[in-house]
Amino acid sequence: MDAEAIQQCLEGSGLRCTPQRYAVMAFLMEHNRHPTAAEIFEAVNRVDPRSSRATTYNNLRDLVRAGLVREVAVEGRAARFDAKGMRHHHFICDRCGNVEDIQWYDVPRPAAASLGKRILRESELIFRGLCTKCAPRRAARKGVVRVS
Amino acid sequence: MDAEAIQQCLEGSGLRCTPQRYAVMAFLMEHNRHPTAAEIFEAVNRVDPRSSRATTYNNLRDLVRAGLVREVAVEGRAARFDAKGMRHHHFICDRCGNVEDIQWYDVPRPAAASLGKRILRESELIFRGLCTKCAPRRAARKGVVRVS
DNA sequence: CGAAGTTTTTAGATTATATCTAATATGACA
DNA sequence: TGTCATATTAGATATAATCTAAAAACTTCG
Repeated sequence: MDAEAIQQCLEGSGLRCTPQRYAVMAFLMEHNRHPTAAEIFEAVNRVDPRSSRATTYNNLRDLVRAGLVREVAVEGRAARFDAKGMRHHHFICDRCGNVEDIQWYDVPRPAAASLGKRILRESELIFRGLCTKCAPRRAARKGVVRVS
Repeated sequence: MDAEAIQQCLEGSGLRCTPQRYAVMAFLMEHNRHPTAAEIFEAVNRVDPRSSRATTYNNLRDLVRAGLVREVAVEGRAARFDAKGMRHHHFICDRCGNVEDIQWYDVPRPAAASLGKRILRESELIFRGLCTKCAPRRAARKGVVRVS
């Protein structure tokens, strides 16, 4: 990934391109594995420049606010983060909590009547089940059902 | 809501109908306002029988496992809970975090190729933006954009 | 019934995740 | 360079959820 591109991406959103912020953004753009804040913090700190935990969280919050990064809340687990590149949906594994990308396809908006006076910013389609790694160990077990 | 119906609903899913568990389920069925665990705990404890925090969480976990209740993770906030009645989608307010129901409509499944060997259990459509209460205070402000 | 096993509840401790604080450092720019 | 806004930091704090170990409530079955 091109360093200039990342810099422009940050500055184009009104964010100063500090070393710590750059490191977070670069990590997210280079890995599409939806890391947690703790994983990002750790990864960034394996190389210079170092970053504190607060800074990592601050920068993630700023990047999410700027619309460059998406936060995915997962029940009972730490949130995952995801550089917004190509549009995609998400698959969340019931067992390991990992978040994976599913190729984008268009989803119809709800009827105006059911939105009422709400202001719609975005819609998000989430699939749940067992990921490729977890499916083999669980597929035969009671309680896991294939669903249309 | 009929007490017998709730009892049957629990027992039909292999859960004993204890007073504390009943209270949690009854509260969720009577209010469709997607409370947090803390709100459920508080509500249940305003009347007898009392329930401890651990029991509230245990029962919520059991109800979710049994498929009677849905847990909705919200970024940066406590999870919300929702008795599964009629199928519906969710709208989550960016500002206040409240979760509201959106009338159900069918969403196409992803192509088999993009699911690969994953086992799909369910899919969930989430809308984000500003709820009816929050929209008026924010609609004119910078950063909030209507989107198709 | 009553013994024995199982499930549930409980208070409080603990863990996990995220945010806050206030002091310091950095960068922007007149 | 001086001034001001923004960013970073270590560590404290807050919040959400889970764990622990013991007691209580049920179930089963002799």
